[in-house]
Amino acid sequence: MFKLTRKVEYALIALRHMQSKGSEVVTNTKEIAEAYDIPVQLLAKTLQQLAREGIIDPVQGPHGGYRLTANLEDLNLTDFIELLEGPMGLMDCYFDSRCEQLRVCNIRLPIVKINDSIRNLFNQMSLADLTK
Amino acid sequence: MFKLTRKVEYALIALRHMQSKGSEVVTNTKEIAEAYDIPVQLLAKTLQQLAREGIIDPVQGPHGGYRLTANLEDLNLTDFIELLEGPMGLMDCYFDSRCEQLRVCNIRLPIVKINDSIRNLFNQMSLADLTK
DNA sequence: ATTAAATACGACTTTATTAGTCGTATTTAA
DNA sequence: TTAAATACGACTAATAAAGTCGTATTTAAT
Ligand code: SF4
Ligand code: SF4
Repeated sequence: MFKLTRKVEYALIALRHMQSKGSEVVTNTKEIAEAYDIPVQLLAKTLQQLAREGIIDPVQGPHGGYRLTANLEDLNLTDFIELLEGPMGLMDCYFDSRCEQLRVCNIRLPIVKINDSIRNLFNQMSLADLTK
Repeated sequence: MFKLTRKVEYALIALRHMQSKGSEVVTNTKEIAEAYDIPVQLLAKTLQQLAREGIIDPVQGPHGGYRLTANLEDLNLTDFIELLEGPMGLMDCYFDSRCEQLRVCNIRLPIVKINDSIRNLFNQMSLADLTK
């Protein structure tokens, strides 16, 4: 429980790798996958998702790959995670009201507070903090 | 991703319920299960686990149930979660060194920092904060 | 034009985790 | 003796995460 998904980790690894090479350089999936022992197909899908979200820019054809476009200073960890994985919350009722216990739940408020603290923590944190 | 398990939630709900009734009162599983729409058998197992851990005290036989014994001021959320679910960490390498990427991982340190912040946050928080 | 190296993308399968159920034994108040 | 409760492990079901496959498209180089 309570783990970042591999997808998020792989995405961060890739972004950090690309950032260290500068934003003009084109890096291809295979290079990253081999450098970090990540299943290529899975990384490929993940990078495609990052490209759809406008964080990296695809370059097709031979010598293609991706170029880092987003300013990682401006992207916080909450947004990044939700971009890749959808809504993030400690408890179902944060993003889905179908919890059976909702009407009678006696711990919701304290849990909401903890959840807010974590989201806040993640909001303060730019991707640049993680990749520099 | 990133959710508290139902087991943890049910345990907190039960503890809060018991706390509100005072620590001398014996409360049985069925009462709690019905009040909060929790599957009885599942709650039963969870309360048995809390009893084994010494947080509540079992009273067997008819009119039996559990009595709250631990001082919830003294129990923090990290310990509580780990008591029920085992080691808690944002990433595998926090409690298991078999991650394939470990040797080459370029994001481990920043992730460790975030993980520490969260554990720290949870350490500051006593169960009493959540149940009062 | 052809080839080959790359991205694009959805469907699928596998594995892991979480959630919930069942059966049976034990304890004990009435 | 009965019935209401806990004790506990094995099992099953549901959900989520991780990984794979097949096929199409783009484009630089020859
Ligand atoms: S309502 Fe209570 S039990 Fe349901 S998800 Fe929210 S906190 Fe958890
Ligand atoms: S942070 Fe790096 S080393 Fe740790 S689990 Fe994630 S990928 Fe593995």
